[in-house]
Amino acid sequence: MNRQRPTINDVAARAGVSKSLVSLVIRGSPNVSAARRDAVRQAAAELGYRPNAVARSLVEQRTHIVGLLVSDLHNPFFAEVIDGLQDEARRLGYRMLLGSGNRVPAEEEETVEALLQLRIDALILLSPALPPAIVRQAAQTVPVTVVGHRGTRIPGVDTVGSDDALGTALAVEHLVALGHRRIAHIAGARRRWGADPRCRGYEAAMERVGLAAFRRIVEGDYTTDEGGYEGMARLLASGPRPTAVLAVNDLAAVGAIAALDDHGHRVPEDVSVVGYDNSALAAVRHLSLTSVNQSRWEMGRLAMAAVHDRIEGTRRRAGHRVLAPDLVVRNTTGPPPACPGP
Amino acid sequence: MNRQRPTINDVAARAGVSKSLVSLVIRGSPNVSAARRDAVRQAAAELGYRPNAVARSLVEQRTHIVGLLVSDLHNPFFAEVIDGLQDEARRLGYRMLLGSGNRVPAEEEETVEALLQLRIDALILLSPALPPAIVRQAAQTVPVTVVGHRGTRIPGVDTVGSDDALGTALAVEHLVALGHRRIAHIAGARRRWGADPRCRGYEAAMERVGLAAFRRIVEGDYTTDEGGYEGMARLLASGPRPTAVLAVNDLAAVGAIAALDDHGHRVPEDVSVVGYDNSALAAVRHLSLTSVNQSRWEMGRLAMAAVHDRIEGTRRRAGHRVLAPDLVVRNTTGPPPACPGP
DNA sequence: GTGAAAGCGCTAACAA
DNA sequence: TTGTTAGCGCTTTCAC
Repeated sequence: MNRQRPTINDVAARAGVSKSLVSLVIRGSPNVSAARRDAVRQAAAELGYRPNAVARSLVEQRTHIVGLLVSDLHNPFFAEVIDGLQDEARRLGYRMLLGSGNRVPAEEEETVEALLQLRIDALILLSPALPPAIVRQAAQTVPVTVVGHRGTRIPGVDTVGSDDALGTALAVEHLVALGHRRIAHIAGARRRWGADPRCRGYEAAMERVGLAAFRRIVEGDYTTDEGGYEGMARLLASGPRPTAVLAVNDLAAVGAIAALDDHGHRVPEDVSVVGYDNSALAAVRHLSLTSVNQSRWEMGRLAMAAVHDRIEGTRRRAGHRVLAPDLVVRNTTGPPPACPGP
Repeated sequence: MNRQRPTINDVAARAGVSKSLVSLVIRGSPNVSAARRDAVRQAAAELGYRPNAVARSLVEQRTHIVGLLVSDLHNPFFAEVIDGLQDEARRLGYRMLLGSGNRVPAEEEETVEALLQLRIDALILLSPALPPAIVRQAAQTVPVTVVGHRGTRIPGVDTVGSDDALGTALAVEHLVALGHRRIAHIAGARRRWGADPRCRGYEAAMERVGLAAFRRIVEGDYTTDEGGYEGMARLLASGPRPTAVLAVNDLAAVGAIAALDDHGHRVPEDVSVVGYDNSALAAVRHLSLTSVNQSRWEMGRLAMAAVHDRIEGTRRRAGHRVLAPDLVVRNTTGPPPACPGP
């Protein structure tokens, strides 16, 4: 392996031209005679010459690489966002340098620093656990876009997100239209409720449809179906049984369904369940979960487009895109038992 | 943004030393006086100096970046492999440059070329759709490791995989031990059967336990549960009903369960179902699928360790790691109906 | 159209 | 211990 790799000089020598000529040919300049161009191309092919992007980056002062910090690859949400990022990156001529931080702020910070040392042209953060101060600081060096962060905006940082208030409203309204009133919410970890737009969206939607008195929120979890299971169990253990639940995501919804099953309640005849994210899980035929859908692919595409605008200097002010989710109705929602009718 | 970034020269000037001294300090050389080191550190901090990894890569002739070609991020199988890769990469001081090719050979080839131009130190391929010739060629330039490829070995290319023959055997033996004889297999797309180790493993295992006459294979699909649904429907439509099915993966297994449900058969009372991959789907409580488990995280870790060995020159010959899967028994397998007993 | 020369930011001899 | 010098492979003026 690894005999010394040919450089632009080797090609120049073999083609009998200067290295600047080779450089022009490689970059497809029109101002080169056909004869020389062919000679250079042939020499390059014969040598198996491959331009060194590192050297090029050094002189061009840009790498055409976008750094990507992913908090959690397991979350199917991100897989599709990354697909959108990839597709747009390919179109625009960027590569993606992948970093992870396992949701540990210190690790994520270290990853960002490493990415910046590698002179990425821009940074895209997928639901980072990073302190905002770090993000703001990074934004002073390269364009930064945050995708899917539930929280505060950071000066100079672009964001792409989904309207959770609208998504939860769609779910609540769907259930209300079916005749439900006792609509409960299985949330994430308790300490985050205050900041969780889905939890707040649920509360606001319930209030708007005049069901504020029927609001009921229990603790669940984003990351396992156990959280949803236990949340549902708590709902069944005390108080009047809800006829519908809105889960914070699909995994929690599936956990809730398991709990209902174990307690002998049928879905949707006894209790309706709505998930959130419209993940692959929701689409599985055996589950067939009604779920709020976010255009994840589009979020990725927009994020890459956003950093591209910034890299090219097309846009200077921070931009914020909020996509509208929609509701995918499947088989876990229906009228409540003993439905009073319309 | 982007006032001119400070370089090693700026730091040197401010600290009143030469740039090589700065270089030494940054790289943590012990042969520097404490006074100078502090001066350099302070100057660097004051300027917000960040080493330029591009320049460093150019002179060091290595980037500490490993290229990763991922065929399908949606497949939860890969998410965990990538986790293993990440963890080991972090430990060993590598970053990962992510490329994708959407299973299109031409696109994947282009991605590999781009990664090589970026002078990655090694290349890791996750179930590539790439022609072997391209892989072999890449292996002449950088160390290459293929993860999870069902197929032929390529000269000079390391592989990390899982023993599908063993995995299918575990599943078949589990079912046989429960008393099953009519054990069917829902495979992938028909044209791939010949090369699919899981399909062949099923056949071999059935033969080994003396049930060759009971073998039955139907076409399914890797990528959607519909394939499993239809495969199961075909099994139920004609011939003696199997008492157990081994699906090519979890998604197909879940599809099969949905079909059984729709036809009024209970799982596992009437028909047992075994999946493959032990994905998050299988673990979901409501599905609780018996499934063959591969240590995906370990596969990722081993792949990164393998390229590291090669980069460092510790090992020159191609290596092949085949991990042993195990069976995770959950709630979709049980004795066949009217079990003849042990 | 083509070539010579400078320099991107850094490391690595080699001197001192 | 510290500084000087020469590149790494490429792009980019600027002459010719």
